[in-house]
Amino acid sequence: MYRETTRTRANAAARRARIRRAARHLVAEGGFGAASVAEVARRAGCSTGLVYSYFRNRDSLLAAVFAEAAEHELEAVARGIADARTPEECAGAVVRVFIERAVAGRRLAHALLIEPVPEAVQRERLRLRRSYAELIAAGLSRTSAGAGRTPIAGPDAVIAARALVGTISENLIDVLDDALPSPEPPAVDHLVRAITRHSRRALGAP
Amino acid sequence: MYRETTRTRANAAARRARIRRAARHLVAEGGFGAASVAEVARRAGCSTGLVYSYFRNRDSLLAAVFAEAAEHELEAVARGIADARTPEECAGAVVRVFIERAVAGRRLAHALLIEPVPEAVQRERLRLRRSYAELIAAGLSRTSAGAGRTPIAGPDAVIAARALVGTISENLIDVLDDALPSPEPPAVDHLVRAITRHSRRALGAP
DNA sequence: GCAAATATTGAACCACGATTCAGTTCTTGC
DNA sequence: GCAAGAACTGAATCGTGGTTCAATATTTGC
Repeated sequence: MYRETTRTRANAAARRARIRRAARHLVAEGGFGAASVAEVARRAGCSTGLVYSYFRNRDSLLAAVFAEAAEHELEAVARGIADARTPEECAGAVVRVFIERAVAGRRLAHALLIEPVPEAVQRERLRLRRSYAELIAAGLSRTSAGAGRTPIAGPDAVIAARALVGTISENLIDVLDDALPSPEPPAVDHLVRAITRHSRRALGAP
Repeated sequence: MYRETTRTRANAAARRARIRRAARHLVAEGGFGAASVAEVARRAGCSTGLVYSYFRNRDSLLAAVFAEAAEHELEAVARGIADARTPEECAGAVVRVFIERAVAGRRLAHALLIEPVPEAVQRERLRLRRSYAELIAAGLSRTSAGAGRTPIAGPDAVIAARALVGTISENLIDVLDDALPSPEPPAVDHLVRAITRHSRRALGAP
């Protein structure tokens, strides 16, 4: 059977996007483990075989999905720090954006940060973490360059940026644990404040 | 064939230990992925079937290996902070012990911290991270309780402890990346100093 | 010594999901 | 309309290791 009207029938680019989107939704709902080729195909409304016309194999599909989601996250953080004037504002924005997004999309955050994933996806994950470090390091450099602050620059800026990302991620572990109940907004708010305070001091806030 | 002298023949506990040790070595050399049941059996000098007389299945063997290794690491950190007098000494000790051990046993550290692992092992990994947080939080509480310091206690101590662990782990990612060359001692030393400095400030060092 | 109990073997088995591909349906150019 | 080609199907295949278990070796109790 192969029954689709001309309307529904997709051209190559749209079909590829549809498959990717199906996979993305499955990952957002149940992690990479839930995105089997069969399930992706069902969700995309096509056969398993067709998936292989658009992606070399499952790993490369999942890597593409990860990269796409990672891009989203990076953009959100980039927007958050765009108008920061000091390293503290910068750190505060990162903490807020990162944690709010993680809580709003727990499963996706879990998938991006801690779920065990195939090699190819893990490589994307490490790339994402490096990208975070570079993006935030640039923000710290920029905002510390101004009036009367000790400049944060070069390798030390990257270390500070990684420290920030690590601090947040590590403190998110319990928040993202599916075995534990989803945290209440007040608890999340307290976490944001505590981490922000901690990070400000680390950056040498006056 | 089944040929072992009484001398070589192990009693239950010893044989179990032997299998566990074989698995531990394989993990230390090539990560959990290298510890297939067949390989473990070969290394332990027994058949694959026998592994199942001593462990329910592969996952529980690997979980046991992880737990054992984690215990080692925790003890090392515990010894490191045992005689710290201030939160800064405490943090310094954690950074030094953690990073030195990670560099000395890169593959093991990679396996414990970032290699994608089976569910059962991942649970142990999260347990390890919680244990680190509690151990270090206790150290921070104890050393901050003394003369004239703002006390670090309760949930905030745990957040600070997690921040420390996250800061170190995140900055170890490149160090442990097998694709990258193993870092030179001076670079490691610089990393230790930079992270220590950063963490001291975060803890409100005078 | 010998029978019952226990330890061990390793090849066969199985589970599982990714991957393939021969066949079918649709589209396009003429 | 009708080839020729492109898109698509989905059941069959395959690969990989973990897991089982009937057979064999060894030990133990008497």
